[in-house]
Amino acid sequence: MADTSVSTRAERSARTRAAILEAARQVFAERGFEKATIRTVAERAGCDPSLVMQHFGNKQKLFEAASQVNLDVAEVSAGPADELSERLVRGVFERMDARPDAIASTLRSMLTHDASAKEVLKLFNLLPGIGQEDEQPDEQQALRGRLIGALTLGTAVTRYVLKFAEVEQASVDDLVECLQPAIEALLTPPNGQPISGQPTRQP
Amino acid sequence: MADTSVSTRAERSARTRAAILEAARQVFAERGFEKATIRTVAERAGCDPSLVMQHFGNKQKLFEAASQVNLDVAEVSAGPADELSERLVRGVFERMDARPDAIASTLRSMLTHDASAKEVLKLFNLLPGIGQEDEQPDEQQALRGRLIGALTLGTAVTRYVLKFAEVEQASVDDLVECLQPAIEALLTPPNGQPISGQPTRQP
DNA sequence: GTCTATACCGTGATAGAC
DNA sequence: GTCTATCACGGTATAGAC
Repeated sequence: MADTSVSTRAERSARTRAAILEAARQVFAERGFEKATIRTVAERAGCDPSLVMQHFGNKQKLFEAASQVNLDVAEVSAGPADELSERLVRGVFERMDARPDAIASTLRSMLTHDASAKEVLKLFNLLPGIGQEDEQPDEQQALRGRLIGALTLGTAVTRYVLKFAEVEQASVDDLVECLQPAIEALLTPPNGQPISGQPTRQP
Repeated sequence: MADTSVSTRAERSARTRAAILEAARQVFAERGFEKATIRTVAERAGCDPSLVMQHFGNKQKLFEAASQVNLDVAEVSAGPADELSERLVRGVFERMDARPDAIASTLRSMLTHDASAKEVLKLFNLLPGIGQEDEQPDEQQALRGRLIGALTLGTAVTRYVLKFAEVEQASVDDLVECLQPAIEALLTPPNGQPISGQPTRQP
């Protein structure tokens, strides 16, 4: 039983799988879905290209496994409404910071790869749900929600993909400080009170 | 001289060239640089692929010709400082609206194609120049400038590339109305007066 | 001179042999 | 688990047709 002296087959397989996944995250993050190649992933993982296929089936499935990121915006949105904009920014960027390669993979590919675009859209559809509880959702309110998403998306793209120094090196606190008033402004229609917040609810 | 009865060679050539250019704008806008193929462009232009090469040399040069868009931010920035944020939004989106395919080409490709990324960066470097005249450009101010760019970029991406209905169908006036206060908020440091504006200049 | 047909060469995903 | 073959695709060069 010499083959169990260091590690079992299952252990070796699991380690290979993890190496592939990590390599995939890097390559997809750097090059996006289309320009990333199975060969490059395999090379960086130190294994054969065919092994990658064996573990993950095809390129698309590998991508899905590698770019998995748990934003769970429901969790982010929970809490007192008057701190919503701060929690939103903090929650989103803390979660993205935890897996920069995974989010970069999705973001980098979103404009040229349908599956990634849909993934981003899912995030979008969570974000602007805020503040649409009681008031009738008129057109401008929907637009405002989308623009909050646009600001978030633009910031994420410049931070994780384009890597503009100022945005990349900023702390989450910095981002919160700068973005929070802007999001408040987007939440507030010209006429008066913010569309979210709890002005209609008395203690 | 029967060959001049309908059109000269030069005229035919020019029309073919224009057809190629228009087809290229569409294809690049729809698919981005890498997924767009010379063959598809030629097909849509109703000519042979080699003809495309003859007119434009190579794919990259064709792309440059097709995605040319004149933002000329210097022009946009000129004027009284207290209306800057409005003029910024209006100027940028009016110019982009004039050539949606061209701007979409650049935007769609910016995350996977170096030349497009540089093009976008050029636009970025113009935008946040605002308000950096007299005050020492501290870090946070630089970040704020970039975030204005991020908001603009995110909005443009959702309008021209991802085509989210609310953002795509909004008029420039709608965008101005919603974005202007957000940009003001980004221009304003927490301590006090906005970093642009003309508080230091007396009449 | 303007356009077309075809060939070349590299690349990448995937399947099947070892 | 690995190596090799297959197949399709796309950018580009060349040769010739009108």
